[in-house]
Amino acid sequence: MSEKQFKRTLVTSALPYANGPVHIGHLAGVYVPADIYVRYLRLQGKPVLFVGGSDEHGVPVTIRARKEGITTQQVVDRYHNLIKDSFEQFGISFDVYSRTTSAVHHKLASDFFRKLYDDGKFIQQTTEQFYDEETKEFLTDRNIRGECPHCHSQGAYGDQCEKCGRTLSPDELINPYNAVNGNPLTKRATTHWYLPLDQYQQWLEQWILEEHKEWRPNVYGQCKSWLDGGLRPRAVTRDLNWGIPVPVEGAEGKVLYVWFDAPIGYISNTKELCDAQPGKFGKWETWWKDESTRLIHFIGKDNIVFHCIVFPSMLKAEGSYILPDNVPSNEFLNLEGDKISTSRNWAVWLNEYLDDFPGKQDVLRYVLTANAPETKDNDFTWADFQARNNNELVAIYGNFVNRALVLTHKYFEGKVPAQGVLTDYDNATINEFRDIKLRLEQLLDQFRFRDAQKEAMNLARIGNKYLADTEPWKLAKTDMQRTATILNLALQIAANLSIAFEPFLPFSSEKLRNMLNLTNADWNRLGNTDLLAESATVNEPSLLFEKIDDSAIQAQLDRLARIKKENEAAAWQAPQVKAPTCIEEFDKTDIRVGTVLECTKVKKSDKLLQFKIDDGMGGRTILSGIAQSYPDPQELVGKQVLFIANFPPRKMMGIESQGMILSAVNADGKLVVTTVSKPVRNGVQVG
RNA sequence: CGCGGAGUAGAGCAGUGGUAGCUCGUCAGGCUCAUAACCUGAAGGUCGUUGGUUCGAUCCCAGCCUCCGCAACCA
Repeated sequence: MSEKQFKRTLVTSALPYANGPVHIGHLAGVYVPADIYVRYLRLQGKPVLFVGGSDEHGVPVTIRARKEGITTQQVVDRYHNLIKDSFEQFGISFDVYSRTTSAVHHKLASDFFRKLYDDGKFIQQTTEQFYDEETKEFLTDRNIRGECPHCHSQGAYGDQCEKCGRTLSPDELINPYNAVNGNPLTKRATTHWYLPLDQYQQWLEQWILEEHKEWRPNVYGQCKSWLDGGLRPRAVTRDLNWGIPVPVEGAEGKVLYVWFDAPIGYISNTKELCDAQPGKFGKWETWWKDESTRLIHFIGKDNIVFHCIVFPSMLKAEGSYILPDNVPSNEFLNLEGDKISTSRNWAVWLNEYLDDFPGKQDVLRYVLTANAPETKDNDFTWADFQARNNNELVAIYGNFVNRALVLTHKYFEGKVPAQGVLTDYDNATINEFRDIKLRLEQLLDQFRFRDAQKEAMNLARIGNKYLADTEPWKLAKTDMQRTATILNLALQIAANLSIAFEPFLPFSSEKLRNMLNLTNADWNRLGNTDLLAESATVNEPSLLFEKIDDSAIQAQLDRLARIKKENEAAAWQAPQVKAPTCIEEFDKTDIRVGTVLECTKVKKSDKLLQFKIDDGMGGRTILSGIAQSYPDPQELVGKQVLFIANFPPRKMMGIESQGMILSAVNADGKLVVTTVSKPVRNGVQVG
């Protein structure tokens, strides 16, 4: 925590790239923690603004558009809308969610660049870069391929050879070509502007290494490593036709580098909101230029350098902006043991989740927070998702609420009974959660969302234990006054739960408040036992969470298994050609054609099929280990197949095989029997 | 050997220079108001590996191995 006194908080979450939907990795890394934090601050009544938006510039969207034969604008429109809708449904409570193709952003980013340009904050440099004469474009390192100068393998990338692992520069490649279309490349001079980060080195060292030692170890460590290595000027423009034009004479065909314009999007989106509703949100400058505003960036670990070094340097260069007070960055979330990948479709997509699990936003929010990668990469598994829902949300939280309400209806006609006289045990139980507000605040202020949520869940455990120990269903037979006290306290705990979980599980908290007839969550009363007035009515309980059964989980696992298989097939490459041979060698093998007369599974064998072949020479029996590729052997009957006729007989499972049927091994490992393209006479030779 | 983060019970994760913790799972018992839910107890770990500092290391230091990021459509 900073010592400074702040009057308001501006929270940003990394701008998702408008090149695909949002997945659980994005959510766990950035949007769920940011949303929890923002909801928490709002509950405390603190002024806060939560800013998000789509990042719509850069090369990948243009490549995607070309691949799909639509315009780049159509690509970003599609994904911006999809992402925006998903966030809304999922309850990510942005005050504004805009986009970097907005007019406001183009002007603001352009002005920002121009100010730095006019103030002489950039270095201008002309270099020779590879150019494709046909498509009239300069290429990024990664889109240039050629022969590796070290190991001479083909297809090395402009920045690295994957065969020998060496780092390269495009200039070293032999016969470089365009990775997208294979065109040969020439060199052309091009001019770009650079932000001289080295000039900010000393200032950054003081600002981060001395004044922000409280940043998370992964953030601090990464910054330190960059600073220790010495910063170098970084290009802020690119040769590209998609993006924000460089607002300088003679810079036609150049745009701002996506990493320069994207973080400015935080500012533009704030401006867009404030300009539209000045009465509600005030001036945008208050959020960005007033020292009493606390700026927090929520990001993933791959974004640390840009948010801690590059963007602050830009802001510092401009001169009138505040700097981030903290940059809580998470590590990565894996999916079922493999890293999440958009290109390999290895992800749980938010829009698909919302379709597959309607009304279960809070379940995913809970699981992603309970297993948030706050200190290291963590793993998301569907089994864990199901277990946390069934064993924690349903069994602990939902069940406790249900017990308290059912008992209240059973014994007190749905009215909150009188609290009466508290026993020592009651007071001991109350003491266990009296300071829950303080504990939650301490954890949330330190961005320890996983522990904070655990603290909230602990309250439900306290409630269950309280009911188990006091046994009101027994006392109801003898002592209604005591029963009243117990149920009053149980209901107060339920009311506390609705407040404690509000930042984490907003949908369920609202549902619970509706059951309890509470109008709003008052954070300041968290920990008290007078949230529900005596005689107030509570509604008939409905289930707060429902069990998720195995079939729903299995459907997700099946989907992932299918994707994995598709990926493996797509990654398949033809095996290396064997050592040279010659016609004489080949000629020794006698390959013939024969018709399958019978084809049956060999008993007690997993793999063997027994063939009866008409070989034009009186027939023969051949065994072939392809049963797992042909679950229905009958489909082969009547087909003409190729077989080797001069192998020595060989006994398998007690049956003699007189030859070998030729099969192709498919990419998925399945065997496919070879056949002829026109009918031929049985027994003819192949060669 | 580029740099940073990480490697802890069956699984997922906390944590600290002094007898190793949480949740789930497993096993046993209790309860029966409750969504076969709840409560109590137990078993289960040479804290990646090798060496060093220390009276004492899971923690500090050094080397090594593995995974991830910086770095390619990815938070």
